[in-house]
Amino acid sequence: MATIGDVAREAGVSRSTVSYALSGKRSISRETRDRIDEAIQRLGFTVNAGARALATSETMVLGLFLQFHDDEFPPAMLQYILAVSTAAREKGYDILMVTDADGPGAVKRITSSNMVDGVVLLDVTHDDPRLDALRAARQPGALVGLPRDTQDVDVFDLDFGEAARMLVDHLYGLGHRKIILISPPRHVFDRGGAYGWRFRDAAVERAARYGIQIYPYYGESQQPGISRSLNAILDARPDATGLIVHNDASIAVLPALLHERGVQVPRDLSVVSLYSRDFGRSFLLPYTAVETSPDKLGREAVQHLVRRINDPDYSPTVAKFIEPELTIRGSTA
Amino acid sequence: MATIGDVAREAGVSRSTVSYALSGKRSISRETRDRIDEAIQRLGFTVNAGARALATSETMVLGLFLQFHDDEFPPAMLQYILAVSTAAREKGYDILMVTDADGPGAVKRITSSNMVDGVVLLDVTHDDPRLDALRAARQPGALVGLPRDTQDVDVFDLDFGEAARMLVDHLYGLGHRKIILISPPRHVFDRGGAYGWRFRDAAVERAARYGIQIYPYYGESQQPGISRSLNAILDARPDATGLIVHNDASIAVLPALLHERGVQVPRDLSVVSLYSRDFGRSFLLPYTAVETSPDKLGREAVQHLVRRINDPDYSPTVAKFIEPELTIRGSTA
DNA sequence: CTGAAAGCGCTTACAG
DNA sequence: CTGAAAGCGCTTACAG
Repeated sequence: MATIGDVAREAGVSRSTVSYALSGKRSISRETRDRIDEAIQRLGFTVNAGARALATSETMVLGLFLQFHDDEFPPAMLQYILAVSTAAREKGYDILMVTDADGPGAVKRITSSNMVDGVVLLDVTHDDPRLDALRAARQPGALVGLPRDTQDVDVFDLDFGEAARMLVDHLYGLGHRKIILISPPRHVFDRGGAYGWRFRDAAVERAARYGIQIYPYYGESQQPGISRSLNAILDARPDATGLIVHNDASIAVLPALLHERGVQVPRDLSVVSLYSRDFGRSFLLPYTAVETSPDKLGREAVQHLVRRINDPDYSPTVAKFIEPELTIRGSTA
Repeated sequence: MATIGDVAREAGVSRSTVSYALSGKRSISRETRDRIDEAIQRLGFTVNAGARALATSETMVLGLFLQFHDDEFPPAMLQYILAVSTAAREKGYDILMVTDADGPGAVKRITSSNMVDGVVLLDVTHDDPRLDALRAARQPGALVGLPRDTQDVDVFDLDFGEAARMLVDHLYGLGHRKIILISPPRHVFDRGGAYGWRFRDAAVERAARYGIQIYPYYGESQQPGISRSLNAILDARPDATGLIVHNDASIAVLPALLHERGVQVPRDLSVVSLYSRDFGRSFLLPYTAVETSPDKLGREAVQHLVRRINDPDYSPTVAKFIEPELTIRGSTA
């Protein structure tokens, strides 16, 4: 392992000069720089990240904390992981991915040992126990998902309320007066997944305002429950002409299920949903839907986090809700 | 930030004594230890991981390198990530997850800057360009997936050849003489995903030995191609009585597709496959299948890697093939 | 434009 | 059983 001292000796300069040549933080004569560059090449030198981190108090690593729930739909989770990782690299950060079952403990362990410069919390719930650990940390954090108490944290999430209103408006505008809503599974609500009720409550309220019927149900997360419950719901509401699906696992099976029931979209039923473009593509979902934009969300969270790492008080904390965008795919009439 | 020096002062001892109290590497008197513990509590001290890493040359971090291909089935990928992460934590390591598009560059960047003690490469292909970078690194690595050249690397993978033979034997033993085989998509083969042909070639060879017919096809990775190609294949081989599916995306849609075709399993068709128990559960797959055991694979890779980190020559490099286990689920007759 | 020195927060021989 | 000191590989005021 060549060190900066080896390079200095090889180039016949001091270690500080090599360091400054590396960082560009002061001007170096042409010849000196050339000699240093050559020495670096010859020795195959790379800065030791740990030593640099110790000297600068910057690790250039972000902690990405996530938890796997059985009712989580893996493709969606992976999209967020990739989005955060990609955005981080663009800003020069690497990702320490932490999947410990003990969420708060992991946050404390990683932050207090100074392994990261900042923290991204995925899948934040209403009363997320990781938040106290995050608030106690000296590193800033960005949350994906909305907690009850947003004090002292930066929050990023889709505007689920607005998304619900958009979809209800869309169906209402087309003349639908009886609409089924499939929400995430009940245990998502139980565990505090606020996106569930934020969407549902907004949809119900909007429908009430229009004086139209909306029938909210919980979906399931695993087969055969998914199909069984969807069939039961459709059987129970034959009069509904519109269907809003806010449930990844359900929407993924819906095309096959409707086909099997002989239901034609949009002739027999108008269907709208909520998913990312990638998700829709890989499951070939033909429905008019609000984009969930995991890449945009991940990128915004990381960019904001990086700004706050570099300047802790560059702004008051934010709760940023990504504006939903409706993509029309002709599944409504 | 309390440092070890603060703790030492607070406890009235030297820094080395605090360090030894932390590591337990020499005996400390009862009272001294108590005073140190109290001081640590009072100050909320945690060892700075970077400083420790610099002093010990051990980061206690493993690099996990993965690449997202469009034809990858996300649930399977996530299972490997989780398995590696969990196994690493059990051994006291954290995970630096690297998803750079430039695989070899990322391996070089992370290893040469000494950010990790070891490397896990996921989804290794036949001529994986990351291998040269790994061999040039001073850290040991463990591969998941089989490359052409296994020199100087530890390889972990399912024994796909044996899995194929097991499944052919199983069908042959039940009297099947015409068998369809659905392999991974063609671009998996193109990109060097050896598991594709290792399985297929072994199956074909075994069938030839028995003098029975096997019809190998590529599957697709995205809808509607998946269903369309499956239907075309089944239409083309009405005489086949057995079906082997070595393709995650295809097996996930198979139950619905067969149902739609009015095919009863195993009455009309015997079906066997290859997937993990978790995978089968979340998609409710009722097929007799070989377990792919991502958790076992991830755990073995990590355990071996950790051993090699601690003793680079504790054994020659290994290519370890997890023995396939057949789980009978009654989808054959 | 460049160097000598201190310091980041630890660990670990060396000494007693 | 404990301490003083050197060293891990960098960065960055301070000085010239």
